[in-house]
Amino acid sequence: MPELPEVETVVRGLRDQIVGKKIQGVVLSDKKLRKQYPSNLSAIAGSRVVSVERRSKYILITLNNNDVIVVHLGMSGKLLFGSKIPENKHDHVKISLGSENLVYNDPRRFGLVTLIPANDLEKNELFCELGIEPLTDEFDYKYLKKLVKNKTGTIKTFIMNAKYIVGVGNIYASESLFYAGIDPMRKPSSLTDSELKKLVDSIKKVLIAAIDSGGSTLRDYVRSNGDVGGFQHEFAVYGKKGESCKLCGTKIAMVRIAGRSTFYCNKCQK
DNA sequence: CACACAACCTGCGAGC
DNA sequence: TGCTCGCAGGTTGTGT
Repeated sequence: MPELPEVETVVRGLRDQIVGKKIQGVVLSDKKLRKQYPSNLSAIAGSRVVSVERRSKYILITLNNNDVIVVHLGMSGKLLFGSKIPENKHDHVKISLGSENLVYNDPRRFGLVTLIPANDLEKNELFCELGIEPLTDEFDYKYLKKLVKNKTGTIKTFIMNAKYIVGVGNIYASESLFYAGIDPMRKPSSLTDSELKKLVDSIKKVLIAAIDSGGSTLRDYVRSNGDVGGFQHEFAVYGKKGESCKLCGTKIAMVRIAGRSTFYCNKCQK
């Protein structure tokens, strides 16, 4: 489910709700997520939440003991907060904060919940090889120009690779390339300066617009208060195989690139 | 090294 | 009603 806009939406919603609150206890399910829970996860009881932030598609909940609860939603993860969250199949982590609970639910268990000391975050294996945040000023066409040099493969898999740019997943890759007018199969090294500029611009615009709509809900994704997102109604190409391109009317095409469905207009995207 | 692909899981909709 | 098949917002390990 969750690409940068969805994770950012969860983070913004949670931040208002849990900063300053004290953790009373932690309950874990017996099934393991992508990684085993660390043995000291339950030891955070008694600590207070200092901040809630996002890095790449990870949610970072920093505590006043300098531990960071790291949550990744995988494909189907939900992080819900409230006083009356009903018990559900696939609940894996329940953190009580007074009368309210923070619950991690994930049917497919591709996500993870772990604990990393704040000082070790950057050198941790999950974070040490991550690329640039796309919604920063440092992400510009010059940055991309250096990286795409000699890169074969396709521009779509390139922009989805977190080693280069974080947060862009399968939906927003298709959407960004549509607005940039670039064929997803193009070789990264073949893009001109002007195309790289359009690509940077489109990625930023699409991600910001999606955040403004509270993310995209296909199936599982919800905000921390349970609300669904709205950006799925704004898709230009994703999931629209056979429908008319909103710019030129040509039927939207679908191909599989690196095993992922990819949608584009073969007239608007060259 | 750089890339393609399978594997990790469960659930759901389509088609028979 | 009930089966099987294919597919789903991600990441990572393996093989070429």
